[in-house]
Amino acid sequence: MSTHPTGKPTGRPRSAQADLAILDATRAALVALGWGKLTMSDVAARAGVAKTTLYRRWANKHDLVVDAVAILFDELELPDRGSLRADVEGVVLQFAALLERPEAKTALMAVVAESTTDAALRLRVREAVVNRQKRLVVAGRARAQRRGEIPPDPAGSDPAPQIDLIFDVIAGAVIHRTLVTCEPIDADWAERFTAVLLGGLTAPLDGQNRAGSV
Amino acid sequence: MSTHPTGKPTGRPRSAQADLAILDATRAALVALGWGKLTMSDVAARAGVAKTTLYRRWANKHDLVVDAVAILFDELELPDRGSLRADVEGVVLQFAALLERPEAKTALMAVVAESTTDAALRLRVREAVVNRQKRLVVAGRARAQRRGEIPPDPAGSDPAPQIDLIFDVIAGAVIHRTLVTCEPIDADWAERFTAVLLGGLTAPLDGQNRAGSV
Amino acid sequence: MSTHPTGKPTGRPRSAQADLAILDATRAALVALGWGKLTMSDVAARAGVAKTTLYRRWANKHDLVVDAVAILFDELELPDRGSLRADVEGVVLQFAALLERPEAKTALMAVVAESTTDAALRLRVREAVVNRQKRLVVAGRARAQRRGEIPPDPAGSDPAPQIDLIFDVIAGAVIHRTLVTCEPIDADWAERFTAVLLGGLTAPLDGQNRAGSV
Amino acid sequence: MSTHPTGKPTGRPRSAQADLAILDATRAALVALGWGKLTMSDVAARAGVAKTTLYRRWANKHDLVVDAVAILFDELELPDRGSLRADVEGVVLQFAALLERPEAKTALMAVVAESTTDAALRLRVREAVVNRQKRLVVAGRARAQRRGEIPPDPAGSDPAPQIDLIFDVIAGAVIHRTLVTCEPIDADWAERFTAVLLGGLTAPLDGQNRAGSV
DNA sequence: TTCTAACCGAGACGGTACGTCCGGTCTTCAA
DNA sequence: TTGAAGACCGGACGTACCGTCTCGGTTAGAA
Repeated sequence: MSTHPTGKPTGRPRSAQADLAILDATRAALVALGWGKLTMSDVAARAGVAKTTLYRRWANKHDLVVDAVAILFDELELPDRGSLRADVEGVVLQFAALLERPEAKTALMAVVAESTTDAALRLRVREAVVNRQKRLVVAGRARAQRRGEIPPDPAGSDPAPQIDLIFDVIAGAVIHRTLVTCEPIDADWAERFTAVLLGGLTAPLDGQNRAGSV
Repeated sequence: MSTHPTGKPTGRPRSAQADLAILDATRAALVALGWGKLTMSDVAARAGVAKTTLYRRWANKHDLVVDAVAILFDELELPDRGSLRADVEGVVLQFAALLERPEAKTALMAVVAESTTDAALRLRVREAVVNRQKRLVVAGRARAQRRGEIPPDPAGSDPAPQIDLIFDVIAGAVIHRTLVTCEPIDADWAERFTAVLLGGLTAPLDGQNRAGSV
Repeated sequence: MSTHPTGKPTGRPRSAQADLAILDATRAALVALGWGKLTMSDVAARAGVAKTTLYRRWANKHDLVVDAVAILFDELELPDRGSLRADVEGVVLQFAALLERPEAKTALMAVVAESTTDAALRLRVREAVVNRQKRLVVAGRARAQRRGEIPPDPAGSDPAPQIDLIFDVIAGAVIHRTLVTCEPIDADWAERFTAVLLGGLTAPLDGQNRAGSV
Repeated sequence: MSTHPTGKPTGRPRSAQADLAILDATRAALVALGWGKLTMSDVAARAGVAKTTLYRRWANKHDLVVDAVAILFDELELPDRGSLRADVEGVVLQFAALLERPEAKTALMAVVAESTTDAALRLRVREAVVNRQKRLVVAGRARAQRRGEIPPDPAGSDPAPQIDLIFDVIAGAVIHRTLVTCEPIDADWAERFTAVLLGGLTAPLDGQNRAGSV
């Protein structure tokens, strides 16, 4: 988030328009140049703004980019498609579509890469981007439990670790497929992935298990 | 791989010693500085080599780092632990241990990030790092089929898509957990992940399923 | 001269202090290192300035050095010593003393050398260094004419060619002696040179002609 | 001069053809590129020779260029034109024509410039280029004395200083005019220069003095 | 004829300076 | 106080050249 001044505001107020213009310009620059070629001067020029204005709001390139792309990830949602299997397939395809967008893919990997050696950035990425999406797992899981598709949480147990695990499996698989293996995710892949996630490797991969309703 | 000249060799041949010194120096610099602070000059100095000698072999930082870390990933292996479950847990922990090494984690993410906007690098990463590790999935799967833990491939079907899928799930989950969520992977996590992978979400998470022998 | 921006000034103005520090540092570096070993980085370091700041003002080493040494040549002056002969001897010795200074000799020859293949630099050298010194010839000649030592300009004639000629003879002889032949210029040489200049080769080189008043 | 091995020659002798090809290539490169852009690799390529072959003969760029251009200056000669005045004008025009050749002008200034901070080179330039041309002054002076145009040397006096002086005046004026002032030398300038050299400044510049036979 | 030392072309090598670029800060003026 | 403009410091970039070196291979003259 941009660093707004604390204390009582005096003098000329900051332009909210500038904030939006900068974030838009950042996304545009990410699309056009990718992370490596993106420069603060370029973003400022695209936004019709001085570099000073950027640095008054964000401490550095990484923070700016995190904010610029975080909003993209908040677009993800989990409409009720009637079954856990359909819900998972839906969110996988949604997430994959998001990662096809160049500003999302390049920015996500760039900030993750940088965060491996920058603890503050790591925290920021988790707060602004990663952990917020666990809501999808939480919602889908609750819905499936209501439907009776998966067993309810045992009394007294903490569901958080399991939620984290499922999140890592889904998000990890999608990210790895799209950004590391670099193959597209289509309906077929989503279907096969969901089959494994729900039924496991040891289950026979028959038509019933793969495409049928649970 | 470093760009060696083609055609018949004439003139002084390149020093193989320099190649090794450079790759070693690159890994050392990654450990000491991380990706962001690593500079070609520094690598050259550590290797006792001129900058020219680096650029004669690798066009830029990314290409160099891919080669320098690729060998780390080849260290992964799949000892026979008696069951598919144990084999998966073993490779997960091995992979996680590798990703704890600073030169591996920072380099992997950096090249993946850059590869989102650099097709040539993308290809290079896949060849030198990613695809080579599918051998682990192939081996583990064949072993499990011999043991009867998973059904054999149906006649006439192509196992490649399924291998790719499993690879994306395992590698993706481990990478996401360690580098995106940024939580450590311990024996417990490996156990729980393996349970999901083998049995699926819909299976009851009882003691038998979780820790028992298959 | 340093390349100052035209148009209406906006943004932070250039530091005049930096200009001076750079020119001083350049002269110091010339003394310490000579032309060949002088580097832009070194000059920047001596001036306590970033390299960018140098290149913002001067496009290259040669332009910078021209400005740095031009001021040295403006130190030359022509005090009235009572006779044309004494005036010439005086300016010769002054010029010779200047060319003994390492920053002057090495810089002068270097920029002249470069100017043989660089028209822009050639123009710059002439404006900033060479042509400015013709004032000495103009002044000395006028003074001698007032004294009646040399005939006045014929009516309607242009004195410029003759001034140029005398300038080339005096400056050329001093430069050639000090920098090409590489012999020192002492009072005796100045006396003998002046005798030739004023009386010509065909005049008998007797004591009267050599040292006496005209 | 190229550094030929001393001691008894054994093994394959050096190619004399290579020597000539290198010197020719050096002059060609000087014409095409000037001193600043001339590189040893380029010279080697032009000569169809390896860099090693250059460095086996000359220790560095400057030494090579001195040898390459020294021969040009030996082309100067002093045909008897019947009078001291005509002889001087002739040699001035000859020298000026030589300095119009780009390889001569750029090389001369470059080696002189470098010699201001390199004693060994300074010596070499004097031997190979500068002092050799004093023969012209010696010859012209003797001829003029035989003709009775200038007084003979007083018995017991050393003519060397006067020869040096005249040489500095003539060569200096021509070099300064062509390379520093950067104006062409034509017949008119040569005539006016000779008038000053022979008659001095104090002589009235009448037609008789200027253009008449002595 | 065979040996052999010195030659040759090619090109990699260590080293160093170049001129450019960018990140992030500061300084000016105007709103 | 904000904002636009742009100069500032610091430092890495990738290139170019110098002069050295190490290859494989050639070429006289000596044995």
